[in-house]
Amino acid sequence: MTPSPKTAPDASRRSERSRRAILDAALELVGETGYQRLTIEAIAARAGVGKQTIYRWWPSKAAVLLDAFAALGEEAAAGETELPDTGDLEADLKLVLRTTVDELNSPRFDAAYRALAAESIVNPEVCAHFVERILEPQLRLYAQRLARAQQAGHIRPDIDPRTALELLTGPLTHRWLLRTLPLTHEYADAVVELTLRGLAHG
Amino acid sequence: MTPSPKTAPDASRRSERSRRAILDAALELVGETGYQRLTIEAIAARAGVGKQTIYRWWPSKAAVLLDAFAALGEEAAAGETELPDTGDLEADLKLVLRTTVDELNSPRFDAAYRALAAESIVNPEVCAHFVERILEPQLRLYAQRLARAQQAGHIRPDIDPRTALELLTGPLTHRWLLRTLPLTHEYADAVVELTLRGLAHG
Amino acid sequence: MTPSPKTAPDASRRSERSRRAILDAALELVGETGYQRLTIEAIAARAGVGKQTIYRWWPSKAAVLLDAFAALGEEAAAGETELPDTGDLEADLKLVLRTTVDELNSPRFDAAYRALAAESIVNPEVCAHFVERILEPQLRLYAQRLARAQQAGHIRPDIDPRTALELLTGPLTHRWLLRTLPLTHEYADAVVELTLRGLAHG
Amino acid sequence: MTPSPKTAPDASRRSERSRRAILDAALELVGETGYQRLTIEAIAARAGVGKQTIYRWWPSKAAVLLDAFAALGEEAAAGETELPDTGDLEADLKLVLRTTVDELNSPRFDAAYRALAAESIVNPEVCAHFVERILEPQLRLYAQRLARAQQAGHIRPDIDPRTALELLTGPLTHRWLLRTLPLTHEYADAVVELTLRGLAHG
DNA sequence: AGATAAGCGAGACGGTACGTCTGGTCTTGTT
DNA sequence: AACAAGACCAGACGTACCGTCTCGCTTATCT
Repeated sequence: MTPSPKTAPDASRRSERSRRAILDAALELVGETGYQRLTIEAIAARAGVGKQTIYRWWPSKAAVLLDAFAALGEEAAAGETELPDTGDLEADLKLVLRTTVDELNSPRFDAAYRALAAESIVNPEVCAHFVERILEPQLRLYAQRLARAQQAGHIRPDIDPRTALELLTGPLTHRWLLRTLPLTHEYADAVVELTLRGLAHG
Repeated sequence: MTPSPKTAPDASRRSERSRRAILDAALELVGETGYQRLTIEAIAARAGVGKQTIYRWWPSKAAVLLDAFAALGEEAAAGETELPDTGDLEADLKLVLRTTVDELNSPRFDAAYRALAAESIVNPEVCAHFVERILEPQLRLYAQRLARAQQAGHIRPDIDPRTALELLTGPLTHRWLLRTLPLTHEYADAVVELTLRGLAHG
Repeated sequence: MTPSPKTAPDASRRSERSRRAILDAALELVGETGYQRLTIEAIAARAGVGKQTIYRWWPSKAAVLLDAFAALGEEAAAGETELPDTGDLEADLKLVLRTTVDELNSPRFDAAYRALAAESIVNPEVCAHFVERILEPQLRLYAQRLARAQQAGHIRPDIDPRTALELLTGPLTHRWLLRTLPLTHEYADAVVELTLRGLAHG
Repeated sequence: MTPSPKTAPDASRRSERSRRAILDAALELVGETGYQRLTIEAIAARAGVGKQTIYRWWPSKAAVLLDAFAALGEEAAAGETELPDTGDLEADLKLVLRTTVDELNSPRFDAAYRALAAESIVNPEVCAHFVERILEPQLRLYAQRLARAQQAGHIRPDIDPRTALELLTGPLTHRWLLRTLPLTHEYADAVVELTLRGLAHG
């Protein structure tokens, strides 16, 4: 059917054992040595795997890390399919942004997250996958909660939920990326408050 | 005072000609081939310079690019020491954010800017220099304008200008980095309006 | 048994094709540019081979050249396992020394031979291999012929064959190395005659 | 008179102090690190001299070493303008060859001597200077003594003194260069005896 | 059950770039 | 003008990884 030039590997025969070992090794190594110094050879060696086994299934080290990070995220967010909705929008958003802050500050996520973000900035293809697999699932939850708040009349009806969402997460991301100032719960609270009520005086 | 193990080079004998050629070559090449494929060897070759002349004066390709980009920025922003202040805060901010949008969309800046951002995410040292040399000078202008608006009573007195600033630039940066949606003047306007007035309904 | 710090490469997987290409390239290049200007990079480039493939199998350019020259010698001296023995010692020795003279004068051997000799003078390790692989096999033939001559009573019984041998080859080598005077068949003959009969008058 | 393209330096202004320091440094370093690792930069640094001062007066590191070694030799052989002539040729030759053996075995001479020999093998230009400045003065003494022996009827009249000389020194050089066997007084004696009387039995 | 063939660990291969070292030239004061 | 100092262009060094390519070996299907 698809007589591709390089005959694609038969996924049904794939070694789950090797797949896991590679993803684990990638996460470990990116935490130990950083993304720049992360090499396919090192991943293969740590995973006890031939290099070809990596090249067979992934196009780049970024792709490996993306899969590894997605697996990590799926474990973490196993049940959380929805944001809390207590009726108090401000409280709910604070809760969630605080959670995001904690996640960004967690060393477990930090290295891999930064690696993927860095790669995404510079590599549109990786960026698309990153947004689709990692970011969107998280942001969708925000968007739903905001939409409900809009229906409930707590948010102006003319506002694009996408934009609203970016007003909330953008500042957090900004501070996380550039490390200008520490990323705290207080900051998250301030962002929620200001964003909801606006900067203007009267 | 000078406890350096490898005696530092004598900056007074430095070849200005080579310095310029290196910075220019770096900018050209990062635009042509992207940051990942940018190599010190290629920069040296393009600049007609020995590799050692680069290694003598810069610790990494990121540092070269940082200098190159800083030089670029200094040319561009030669006279602009202050943001416009027409008294109409919203209009002023829209004007400036639109300018920032144009800059981020300009192909001349894009490649180098992305490269430095990517490196900064992953490399705290480069990040610090990037923020200090490139980002701060720009943000300081925003901060001054916001402070004046605060004095004039257009912005609530209890707001931290730094945070206010991040509310404005964070969303732009977010969209630029992740390429989720196009970065337009309309978006800049919306960010200004919403940030000033808040999302909340009444 | 194998306490090597860097695990040794698997010789059974070695590419014969590359090995030959490297040896050939080394001989060509040493002839063209001389030993001093011979570089590993140039050998690799000429042979169409990665540098690492050379470094994997040889410790230095001298070692490459040694192998190359040994291969050359083995081709040339394929069948010659013994010196001629016509019964006339003087005639036999003249024949062989003339052959040696021709070899030393041949441009095909000259460059590589000189390179190895030069390296050997200065580098005991290379010297040992050079003597063992290249020189000994040749000298052994002389030694055998001289031993037989001794048994036949043509040479004094108290003479060390090793020393006798050096009396014959030493002068040739001397003149070849230092290029003081041309190395001719006549000279070879004179050395044989004088060495056999002595300088002393009566 | 000689409007050479690169105006030749004015030798009358040359710094004797620097010249000596360079020659001394060269000898020291060749003894410490060997010829291969001897670099112009290291000589300049050790001598407390600018690199250009070396390049101004010598064409290559071999030339420096040649001068250094010549200076060394001239000190050593200050008075010895002639070989001993006791009338007993064999005894005289043994004495001289033993002296040569001692010199070749002396660590002070060894490194530099080997370096120059190695360079000479591979570099005809250096070779010519080496022979002319270092070797000839020594060999001339042998040649004179042999000529006198010939006049006195102790050596056959039809023998070329040059060849005779090479019969004596060739074997020593051979053994020294290739380190096949130790270079001893006994060996020197044997070479003299055999060379004078010949290998042939009756 | 034996043959066939794919994925696998291993690692040699042709390459590219690294960051360092040295060669030989040029430049800038100093003596 | 020679000198000490050392920056400069050039390019080889030996190393580290890249992504591709065989090798046997182990499995898993398919005759």
